[in-house]
Amino acid sequence: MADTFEFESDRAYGRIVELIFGGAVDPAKPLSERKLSERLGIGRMPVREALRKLEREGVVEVKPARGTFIRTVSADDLTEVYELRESLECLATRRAAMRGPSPALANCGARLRVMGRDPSAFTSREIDDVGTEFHDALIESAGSTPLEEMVRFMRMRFRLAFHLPRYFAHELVAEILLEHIALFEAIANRSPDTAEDLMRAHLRRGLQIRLDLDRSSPNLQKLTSRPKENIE
Amino acid sequence: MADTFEFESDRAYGRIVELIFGGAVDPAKPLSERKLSERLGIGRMPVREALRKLEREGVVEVKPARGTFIRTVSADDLTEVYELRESLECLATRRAAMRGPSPALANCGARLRVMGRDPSAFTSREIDDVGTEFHDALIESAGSTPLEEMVRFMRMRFRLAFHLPRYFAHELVAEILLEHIALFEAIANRSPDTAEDLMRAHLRRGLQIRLDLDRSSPNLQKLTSRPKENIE
DNA sequence: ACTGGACGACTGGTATACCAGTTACAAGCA
DNA sequence: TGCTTGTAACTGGTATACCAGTCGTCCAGT
Repeated sequence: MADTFEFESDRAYGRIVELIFGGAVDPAKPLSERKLSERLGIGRMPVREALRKLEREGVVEVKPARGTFIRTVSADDLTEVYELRESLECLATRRAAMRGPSPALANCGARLRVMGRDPSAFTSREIDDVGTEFHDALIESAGSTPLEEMVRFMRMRFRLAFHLPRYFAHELVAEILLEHIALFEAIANRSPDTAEDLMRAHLRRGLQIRLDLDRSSPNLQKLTSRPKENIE
Repeated sequence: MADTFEFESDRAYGRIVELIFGGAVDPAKPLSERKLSERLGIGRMPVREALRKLEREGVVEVKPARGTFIRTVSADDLTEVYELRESLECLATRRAAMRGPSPALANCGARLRVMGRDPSAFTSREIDDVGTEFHDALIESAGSTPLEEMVRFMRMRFRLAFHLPRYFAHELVAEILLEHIALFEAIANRSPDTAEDLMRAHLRRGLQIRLDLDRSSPNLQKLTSRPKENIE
């Protein structure tokens, strides 16, 4: 029962993430522990904890006596982060292909195949969700606790760089779906080299998409804006 | 002048790291914010901040109402951790070889060359110190902040896995020195492929050394213990 | 001797108050 | 007008006190 217990700081974290990525705050202006506290109706200490967590995740930068600033990412950073991602996730892919898919990955792969037969029958959201699940299951399939932990950290730490608006054009989503299916087949066939190459191409393509996106709308925060809460 | 300002929480962090990796605390027993605070003569809040930082670095695990536990790495994880290390440090090596050595790395390389001409003229410790510095400078030479941060996290989180007794037989240290020199030359020559291959071999050899060591003395933590401070 | 439950001494989580830096701005001087 | 300067309203950092969980221990009842 203690598992379901939730602390104020967790709630604060979720709310602040919504504010930042939901575009309800101006990224140029510093956040303030006290103002957030008042706005969210949560004590200052939990808010502070949440901000420290976001700081470690690279989302925010705390400057003592000056304020807490929302960080942005440069195109150079994006490229370097994706290089990092390539290094780790290709390793995971190779390992997964040598061991074969885990039950979760197999399940995911089956659903991808179904979707691949007629992508137009599914919404972008449905396809995208399975895609996310696929990436997670793949990491788990690698069967290396340290690697899994490392990837989790990377995703958290460079969250801003990985952040994408949830739904693209259906056409693009369908293409990505096909890439996932090809990847899955390579893993199921125990072809480490093929799988690794596919993953590398997949991720590089992802970087391009992300870079284009960054070029077209520098302030990425606005893209998913659902400012459902403004003042409380 | 504000740059040199140091907070209590920074001091607490340093001291706690010393305690944990210096072997002055029993890894099996939980740490306590209050006891650490009293022991270090630092307030509880800075100690708490430091522990949260260590938690995000994967060194420690906080269990509410139960305690703060030091995380360990199992011997089984060793191979996987080194695989991880290979993935990241080879990437760094490749990048460094493409960009050429940074001033710090060049300086380090020059000293390595001098030592390489007559290793017997130097102590194991001297050679080993420059070797450590070499690895650090190499990461910095890669010129990728995300990568550098990731490597730092990895070394911290799996510090126990990387942990080696400081001084081996001089003969072995001299061999490692030669590997470092070869690596440096490849980087200075801007030969990414050669450098990457050398690094891979270097790290795999390191894993073998570490595995042999683990076989001969399972409780590796004790090896560097210098419990210079116990109570304050 | 054994079991069950209450009590007390812990744990981390949070609230409040205060501290020391930083910054913006307005009043006063050149 | 333009620059200096001091003050007031911020900022995050820290101390202290108290809260609610957890868990060992010890005693009562079997």
